[in-house]
Amino acid sequence: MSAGDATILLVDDHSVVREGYRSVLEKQPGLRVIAEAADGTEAYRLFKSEAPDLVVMDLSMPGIGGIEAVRRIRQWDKGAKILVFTMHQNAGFAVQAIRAGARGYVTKTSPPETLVRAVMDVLAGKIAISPDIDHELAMSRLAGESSAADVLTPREFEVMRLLLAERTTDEIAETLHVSPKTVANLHSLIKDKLGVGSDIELVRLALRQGLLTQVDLGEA
Amino acid sequence: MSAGDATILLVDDHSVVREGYRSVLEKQPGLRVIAEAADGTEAYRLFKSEAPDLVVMDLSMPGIGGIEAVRRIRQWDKGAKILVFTMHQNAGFAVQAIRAGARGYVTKTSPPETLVRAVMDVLAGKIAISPDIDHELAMSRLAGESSAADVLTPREFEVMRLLLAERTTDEIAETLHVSPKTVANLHSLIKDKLGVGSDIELVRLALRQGLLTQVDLGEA
DNA sequence: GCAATGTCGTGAAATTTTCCCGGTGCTCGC
DNA sequence: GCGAGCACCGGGAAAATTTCACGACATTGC
Repeated sequence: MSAGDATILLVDDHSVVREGYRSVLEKQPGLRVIAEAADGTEAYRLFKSEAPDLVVMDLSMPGIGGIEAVRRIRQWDKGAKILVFTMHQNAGFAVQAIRAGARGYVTKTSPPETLVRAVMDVLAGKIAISPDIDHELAMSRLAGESSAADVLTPREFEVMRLLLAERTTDEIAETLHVSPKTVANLHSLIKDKLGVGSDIELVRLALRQGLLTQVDLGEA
Repeated sequence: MSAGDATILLVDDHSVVREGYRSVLEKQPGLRVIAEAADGTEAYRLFKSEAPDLVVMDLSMPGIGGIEAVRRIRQWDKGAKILVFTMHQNAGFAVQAIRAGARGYVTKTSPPETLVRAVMDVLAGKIAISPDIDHELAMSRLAGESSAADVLTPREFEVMRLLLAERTTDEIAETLHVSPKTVANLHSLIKDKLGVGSDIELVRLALRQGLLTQVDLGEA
């Protein structure tokens, strides 16, 4: 490996998965993995100290998640090249990641070649999206499913968040310093705007759009 | 590698992850990965043709999931040794996996040594549960959280399934050939038995207990 | 037999959801 | 400045739902 190798920081909370990245990427000449992180905070710290050419980052991680880590790193270095590599084959997550500043989004179901190709593309300054996500994005556009984050006002979004966080209407009213009646009205309005008929559908929509991850659901 | 090596079948829908397994396991003398599968169906087929000493299996996969794959393999070979290796740090999944016939349950957050250790233990005929899951199981016992599958009658469970499947009360009444009123009653009774106050909590409980996986929630 | 339990349904009360309304305050364009 | 539009707050009343109490029936186990 020459001094001109591109340096990479791997971020994933599963050590065995990092091992897989490393194995795939290091077979590729010109790439060198110089550090690994197991969560968002560590990733941010290592990015600052190691200044890698590229970050390959998972999304679902304990503590601050991948999206937030992307945001922080980009805030620190506007030019940071971050490739999100995740299991979520889901347009919602991809949109969030790209908006947060990621330069690529590849799903873990993709063959190794796709990952390598995406790494090269991002290093070359291009945006890399894996074909399955391209398709998901196209579909979600066609289906015209309203994105909760877009159609909802900040207040509505906040109420939805609390609703999904398993709070009762009264608790939410309390924390927001408004009457329970207002919360109930908002609740109803949210479902209307999102086009869902029940709370169950609401949760599922939130899950689909990546507003809620399975791990948020309180493990024990 | 001698002819006496233990043979292993890897099952995971993420190729990069399989690469990681392989890298970790093959560093260990006495182990040999002889096949890989990307979904449950393929796993079953390869188990029959390759007859590996051990299967290392992920749970969340397209098509028939890991739990069902475990069940089928064990049905075909009562002595099959299957180690579940998954991201779900969740007592509910572990209980399901073990009941389906898995001989071990290790989370992907575990360090590589834990995986290797578990592989050895299962090969030696022991049951291997990673420490974090041990703890989860203990906690869920202590919390006395009612397991939906246990406290609900078959009928109630069925209604819950349909409820979570995004069906309206009326649709469910239709498919079950009972009055909508009965479904509403059951719905109420289910929430009562499970000790949840809202549908949102119900969905979250189901998610926690692995009755519903994120992928069930309809990607796009 | 008979007690226990699951299943299905009714009816009526209690609660919640929904819809419509008015009022405030803000920003934007003219 | 000034109206238009929108986010935001909440009241009132109708509509829908949830909940609770109750009865009936079949099945199971002792």
